[in-house]
Amino acid sequence: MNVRQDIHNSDIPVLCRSCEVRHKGVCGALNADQLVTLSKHSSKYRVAAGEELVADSEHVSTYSNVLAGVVKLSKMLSDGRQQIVGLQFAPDFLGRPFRTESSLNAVAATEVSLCSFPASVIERMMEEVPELERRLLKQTLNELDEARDWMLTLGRKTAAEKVASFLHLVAVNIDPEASVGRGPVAYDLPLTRADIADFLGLTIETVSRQMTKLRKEGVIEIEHNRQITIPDIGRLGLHANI
Amino acid sequence: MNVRQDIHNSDIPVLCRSCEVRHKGVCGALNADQLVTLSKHSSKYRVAAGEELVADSEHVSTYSNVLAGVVKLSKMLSDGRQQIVGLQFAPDFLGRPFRTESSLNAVAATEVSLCSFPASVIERMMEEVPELERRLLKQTLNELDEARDWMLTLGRKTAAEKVASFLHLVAVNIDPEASVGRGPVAYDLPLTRADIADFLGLTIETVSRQMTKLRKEGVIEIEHNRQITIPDIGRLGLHANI
DNA sequence: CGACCGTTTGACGCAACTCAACTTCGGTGG
DNA sequence: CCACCGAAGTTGAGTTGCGTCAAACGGTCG
Repeated sequence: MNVRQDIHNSDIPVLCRSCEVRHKGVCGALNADQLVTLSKHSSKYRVAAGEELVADSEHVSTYSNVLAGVVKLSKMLSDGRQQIVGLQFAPDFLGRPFRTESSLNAVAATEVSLCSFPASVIERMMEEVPELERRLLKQTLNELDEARDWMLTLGRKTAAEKVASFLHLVAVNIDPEASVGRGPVAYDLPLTRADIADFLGLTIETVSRQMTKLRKEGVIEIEHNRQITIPDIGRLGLHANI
Repeated sequence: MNVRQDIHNSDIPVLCRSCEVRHKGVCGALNADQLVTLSKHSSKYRVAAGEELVADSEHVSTYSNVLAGVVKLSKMLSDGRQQIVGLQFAPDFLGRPFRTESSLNAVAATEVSLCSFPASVIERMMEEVPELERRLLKQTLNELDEARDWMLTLGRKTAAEKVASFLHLVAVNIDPEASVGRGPVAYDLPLTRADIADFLGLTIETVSRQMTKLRKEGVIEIEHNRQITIPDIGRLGLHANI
């Protein structure tokens, strides 16, 4: 059931046929021939939660698409204080064109499924396929919008609003349909309390207290620490001040 | 002395000949013919400090290059809390392709000189000139890097470090040479204390106290509230925890 | 001159941090 | 099977960095 029906499905590389994000990520810009070229140099693989994908200031020569799971992007000060500066969900593109040195750290927050390709191949195809470059520009602009939204959260929201904003953000990314409706949303938290704290610029204890507060107010339900149910996402939005 | 010597200077539009940023901003991607096309629809003008350039959720149909001065990009919560999410210096491009509705507010922080053109012209040229799209991608990637750097500042630095980081950021943007050397840097602050507070996620009073502290420690000198001298930018960097 | 704006300075309060104890849960091995 | 362990999370008590409120200062403009 994973195989999509395409007009020229037979031309589509085997690796790509069962790919859930083929039409969504940057690959959506490519035709069958271009997909063949790219897939020749691509490989899918899974990494466990906690694995480091890109080390800070490491030389990067491969890019990836996130097929499933969540990747956290973080920065650190010399004394160890850490800040998560972005979360990548499927079908996000992972990599920084025009710079071989990474300025941040990419770690799998959950088990992650990736499709990787050499940077050189993508860079060559960007020359040939303007639509590919355009997709990258669009994704980068979206990430910039998200980063700026989060700056407002980091700089101006209270701890309670920050935690609600985070739960809201994950809900919207895991279930894009949910954000519009008002029905219940349920998911497994992709991050530990420590990660959430690093994403929100708070401490573990403050995150824990605010989660408890939201639970007692009936805004969320929590089971086994990680399973979250949001009965009314609109109400959560109010607490997040969105 | 403003007129640059080019091989085909006579082909360069009059409007562009004296332009200080022509080779740096997105215009650097264009040849003489393309510059002529663009300049036919362009106009330079100045706006006073405090003028609004783009209102939040306003329909945007023109883009601009910043030729001189500083533009602040900000976001606001419904109750009035505000966060500046970016500063644009020359020769930055001002606008958000692929979206006609602005998600933020652009206000001149100082007197600003702009070169504006209709969005439709840029969008058409992006189709024809891949190098233009590439420049936009590069600028967007740089802005994303800066936004993420600032997220670390907002989420994890102390008030003292935040203020030092801000003074350092302005120094580097106003005098790009200065950042490498260790010599003194002097500039006029482009932002009021209120703006600085909104950029750092602090209050006016805290910004003022931290500036006073840096002054008393000899890290900076302040004259007439706005004129800043940094005797040793490396030392400022230490206080900023960079 | 007085009104006003941007800024500084001081006194005080509180939201979030720190430190510490405790609980829960999954895994592991005797 | 239970005992033990470490990792993750919760809860409480006390502290503190920054916010709030208030007053005063200096420059500018009508």
